[in-house]
Amino acid sequence: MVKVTVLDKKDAQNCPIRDVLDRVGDKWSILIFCVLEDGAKRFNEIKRALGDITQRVLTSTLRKLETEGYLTREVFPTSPPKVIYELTARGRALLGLMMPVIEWAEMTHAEIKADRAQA
Amino acid sequence: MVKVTVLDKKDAQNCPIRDVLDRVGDKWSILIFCVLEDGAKRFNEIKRALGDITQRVLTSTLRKLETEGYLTREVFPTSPPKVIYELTARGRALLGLMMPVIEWAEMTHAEIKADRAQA
DNA sequence: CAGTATCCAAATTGATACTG
DNA sequence: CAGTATCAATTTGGATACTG
Repeated sequence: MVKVTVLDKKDAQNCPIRDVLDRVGDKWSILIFCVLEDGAKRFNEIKRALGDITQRVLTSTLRKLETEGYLTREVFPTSPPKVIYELTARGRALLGLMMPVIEWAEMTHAEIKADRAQA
Repeated sequence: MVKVTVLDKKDAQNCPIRDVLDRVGDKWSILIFCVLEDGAKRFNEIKRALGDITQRVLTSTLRKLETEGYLTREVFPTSPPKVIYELTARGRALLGLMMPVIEWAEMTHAEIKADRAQA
């Protein structure tokens, strides 16, 4: 029984649900978590796995997730450059909690599409 | 180990994660789920609980959630009109799965804010 | 009370070209 | 390879006024 605390515009950062979930509720974050599930990956590996994300958007999403402490970014100053991204304990914790939701989405997907068609 | 299926633009609806989660990943949906957690509520009750949402946005979000089968809308043709919204089994299922995530967000909130400050 | 109707601002995402 | 820099389009959300 979670209390939906404070929801005034000025206080959005004081509502944990808004402050935490809004930042991983964009179009790509959870997908990136899934891609990194089984270990660190390079920038272009992630990009290819996602298929249609642009470089600009991937870069800024990764930076945001790094700032929030969900993943680390390690640069190897070689030529050509190499950068790897890896989930932190916090990132793995959140992904672990999201996993049942993701699995439920996969299960319920067909049913939901059917409902939409009706309306 | 969830497979991040198909991520081409045209096929976004074939990726359950995108197709299901994107639609409850907006600014208000999960919050509305929380408000309706302990039973049906009227339009303005929900509005007051959320504090700063506008009528237009609340209406359209509720309509979307209804179309997706997460809640029902029941109209009482009285004067003044009365409309109540209530979570469906599907809505309760999703909220149940999101609950651990929400609780984790509440727990981790302070820590995350601290990390942000560093960066 | 529970909406619609307009209009508008801001945030998000995308396309494309360029670089150390 | 892993980005930046611009520019443009789209989407989302908000302000305000009006109505059965």
